[in-house]
Amino acid sequence: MTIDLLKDLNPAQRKAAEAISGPILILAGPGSGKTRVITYRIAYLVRTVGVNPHRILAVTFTNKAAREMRERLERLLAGSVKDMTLGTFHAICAGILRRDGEAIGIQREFVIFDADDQEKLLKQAAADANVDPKQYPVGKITAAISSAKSQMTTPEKFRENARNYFDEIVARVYERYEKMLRQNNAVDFDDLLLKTVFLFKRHPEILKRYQERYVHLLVDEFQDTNLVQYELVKLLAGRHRNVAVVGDPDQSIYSWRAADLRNVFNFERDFPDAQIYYLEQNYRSTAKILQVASSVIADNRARKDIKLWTENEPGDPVCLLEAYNEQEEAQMVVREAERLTGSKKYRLSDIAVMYRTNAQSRALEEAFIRYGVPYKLVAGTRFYERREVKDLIAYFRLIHNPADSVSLMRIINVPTRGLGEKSIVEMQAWARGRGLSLFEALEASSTAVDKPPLTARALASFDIFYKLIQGFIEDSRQMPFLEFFDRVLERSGYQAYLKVQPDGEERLENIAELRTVAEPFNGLPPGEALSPFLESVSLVSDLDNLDETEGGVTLITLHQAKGLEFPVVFIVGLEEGVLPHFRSFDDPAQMEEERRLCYVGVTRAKRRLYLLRAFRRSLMGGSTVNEPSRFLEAIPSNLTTEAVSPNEPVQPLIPLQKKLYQYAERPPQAQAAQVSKSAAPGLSRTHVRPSAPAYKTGDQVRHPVFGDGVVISTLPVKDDHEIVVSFKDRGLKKLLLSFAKLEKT
DNA sequence: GCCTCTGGATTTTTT
DNA sequence: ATCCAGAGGC
Repeated sequence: MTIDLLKDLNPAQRKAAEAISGPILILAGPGSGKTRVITYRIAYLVRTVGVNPHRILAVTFTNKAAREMRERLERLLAGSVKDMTLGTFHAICAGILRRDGEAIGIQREFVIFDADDQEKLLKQAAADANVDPKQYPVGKITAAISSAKSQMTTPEKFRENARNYFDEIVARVYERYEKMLRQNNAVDFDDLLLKTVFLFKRHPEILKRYQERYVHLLVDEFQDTNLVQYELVKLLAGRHRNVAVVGDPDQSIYSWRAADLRNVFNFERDFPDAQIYYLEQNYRSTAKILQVASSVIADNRARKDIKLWTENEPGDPVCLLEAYNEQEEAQMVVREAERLTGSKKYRLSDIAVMYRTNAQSRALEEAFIRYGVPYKLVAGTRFYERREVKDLIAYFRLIHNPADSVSLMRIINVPTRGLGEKSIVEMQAWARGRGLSLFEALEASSTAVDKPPLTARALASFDIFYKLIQGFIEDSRQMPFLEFFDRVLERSGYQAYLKVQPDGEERLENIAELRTVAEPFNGLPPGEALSPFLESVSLVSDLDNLDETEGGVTLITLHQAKGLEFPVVFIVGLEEGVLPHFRSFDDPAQMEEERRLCYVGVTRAKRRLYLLRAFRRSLMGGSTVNEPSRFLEAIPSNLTTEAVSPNEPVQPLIPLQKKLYQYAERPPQAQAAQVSKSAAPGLSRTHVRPSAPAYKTGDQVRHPVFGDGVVISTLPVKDDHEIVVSFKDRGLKKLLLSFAKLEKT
């Protein structure tokens, strides 16, 4: 069986999987079986070569990818992968720091600050450094610091290199911020990587242990690594040098998060003996879709010469559609989705709609709701960013790490305990004067002789809060985790507090959801569950929970769509200013990234691809007329059609006489909520529906945008009406009565 | 402490 | 158009 393990791979894939010694760069085009190669390579290492899984390190970019890979490997290797290190850079580094961070002064109980905590701390740091947030927005400073961290620039180095006054300001805040992180016993996301590199450089003996252990390294999505991550790879691979990196420069779309596709080009320089393998056969898309993709990306300069080819059938032409505005664009998508699923060839879950900006999802959602077609929105407010979830987690974090003043500040007056801004500031000042953390100050202030200058009432409140948390700390060591969870929720008063909130019910549901996340930790001995629980909630994202099997059309940003595939893909908003986004206009490098983004979208499609644009689009209040996207120009016209379907008449604006409303029995909101767990119930938008149409064929009408026209036909659509009007200047337009502001003339 | 008003911004967000 | 943060009033 060992020989045949790789029999499912094509020759190129097989070579890449079998080249197990020395540095390897695998350039893998979209749909070329990259994941397959990685998993088989690991399986081959373990089963055929006999490598102990303990000696393998595999890095993915998302937890989801890590989980999926683990599942595949478990199937392939029957469960011997437990000892393998498999996870994101961040998760792996968190583990290393937990184990060995004390060598550089990071205590074992450290917490991970997310973007939200980071912002709060930075605001405080800026205030402490006397920086006026009006003059120097905290956001800009945050970006500067994060970018500095991604390039391994320490506060000291940053100060040395400061070239203008803004840099000076940033340096000041950066120094202060770092100090505060240490005081809070916290690290931010960037630190997880940075501190690990620092640990390795400072303590070669620790690095050596990891170097010795990991005989084989694998890095997926290498094009999206940043300098720090690459540095980690180089350090860890320093001993055995068996490092395989897999990536595709054409799919690098995260440069704004400091991903540096130069890593791909530098790999050959840093590992001159690297072998390079190309995976160029595409198994995913039809030949036409693939050619469209190639034509879109061909104009970029920063490329590796990956030549995609396929044995798949040519397939249908790619549909290019122009709508009048984003509402019509959305309507076209919904109708076509209905048409495709009506023919039973596709299910709704086979279909995805992709867009550049989240704001574009709105018009789409409205159309899906209006037509009663189930959809699921990836995004919305992310679960772990919801206030109630963050609040409760703040309790747990404080219990776990009382030095975490950011968490303390978050909850000290939630629910209200009569501790306002003023009392807290006093207490902070008092703490600082004595070199105490806030929590220590709470403890000390009740017995101190020189108490902070506060009312007895405030002091009592602080004391009650202190005793509350102190009690929780003891509880956490004594009871099963879920019992502890419930106790915190109840005795903190948070549960009662939520109950009386306007949207309390929903918030409590989110808490219940968090509780299910806590369940798996219940089996651990008392006192040992809190830490792993917190770790698990710090490093997850919402995409991790995207359920691809559930019914409904997927609405997703192009960024989030990376790594996914769908039989049918609609990309909307192919207009100058939207895709490419106008913020990229003045930077050629960014423009190339927009092109890659478009390429990523196109290559998600297996069988059918639709590229839509709107003539006019409302943006930030106003309405603009956009040119078609430059990315459409490169597409050879023999690959495309402007008909909705090549086999049907070319009349995209005339209603397709189809049974469109098979889902429409229940109220639309209920359906949307049902299929889109992560879509907030903000979807309970109300729809004002007109009664019978006051229009019939032949009526003269006026439209605020289109001008004068005559009604051609009306068509009852659920509880709305679709009206086709022939306008003097604009020709035929199909309008929804509830949308169009028509008046009779 | 909670409510309301105003001004500013508004790409993408794997961790 | 809309969402959010911060300010100011009750």
